[in-house]
Amino acid sequence: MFSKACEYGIRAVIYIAANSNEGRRVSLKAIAKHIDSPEAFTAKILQILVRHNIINSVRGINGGFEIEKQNLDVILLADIVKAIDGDQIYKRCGLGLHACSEAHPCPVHYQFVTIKNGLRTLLETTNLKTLALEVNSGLSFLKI
Amino acid sequence: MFSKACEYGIRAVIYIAANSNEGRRVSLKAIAKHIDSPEAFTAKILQILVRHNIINSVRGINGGFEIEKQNLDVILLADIVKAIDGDQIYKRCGLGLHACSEAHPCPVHYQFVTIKNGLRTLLETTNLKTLALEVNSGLSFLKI
DNA sequence: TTAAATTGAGATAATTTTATCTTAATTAAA
DNA sequence: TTTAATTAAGATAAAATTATCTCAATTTAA
Repeated sequence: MFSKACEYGIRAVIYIAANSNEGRRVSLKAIAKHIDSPEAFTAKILQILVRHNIINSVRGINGGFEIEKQNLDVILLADIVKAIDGDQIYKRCGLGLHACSEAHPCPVHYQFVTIKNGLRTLLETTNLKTLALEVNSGLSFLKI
Repeated sequence: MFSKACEYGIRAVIYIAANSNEGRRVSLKAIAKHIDSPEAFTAKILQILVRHNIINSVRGINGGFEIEKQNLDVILLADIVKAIDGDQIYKRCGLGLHACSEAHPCPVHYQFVTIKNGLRTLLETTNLKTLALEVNSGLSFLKI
């Protein structure tokens, strides 16, 4: 579904969001530990997310990553996926045709439109605040 | 969604099915041409499908690939996907957790269950006969 | 002002996936 | 029986993804 980079990215952002909601900035080391991801690779993914203005970074002692609290219910899962994997998950033909469309459909075009629309709706209607609260209340988990 | 190997595999099998339904055996060369795939790589994928008894192969002059006509409505898209990509598409956690479950869910577990069940149902209810007829009547396409 | 702790960025390495090449085995036709 | 056309299989190569390493830049605290 998503690349590993994107999976790590989503988990990292949710972890940052969960902590930002409590007013805490978190370090790369803490992120990698709590989402169980390779630290150096996670650093690269966080750099992408910073460049896309999805998270903020602060260098130096007591530095780390954070998200402005007022943005938590504005940032969507779709933003993270788009930053890391692009929009191929919505646009790419399920069977890999380059120009699949209603006018020139692959054999599963219409069925996949339904699946992909469901995924798109999910990603475009789920915000970080909701996910952060779930994690903070122990209802969902970011590792194991 | 699927690997490229799986995309080529599905398209190849539908092409073989469309021809088998008309009593024609087709060569690797013809398959690769009509589904627009790299020939040597397609050969490797077809070997996997032969080993899984999804398609039959015949060597030598006038050799090629075919599917017994009476099997066309028995073979499902799910069979092809499982042979090439395994069942990770159903089983793997959307965020990459190793042991994601209702008892220990990732933050998008329930939403992804819905998406993945939709995909599973689609793959498990679509047979080759249906797809072959659509292609043969010009309603859907296997390349471009 | 210096040192320590942090992120940023670019280079490099390892792994996986995609793709090709070469040779063997098989089949049918000439 | 020989030759040509085909698939099978294993080795190899290329490309993409995943992962690490090194050093620079920044920030804060001592």
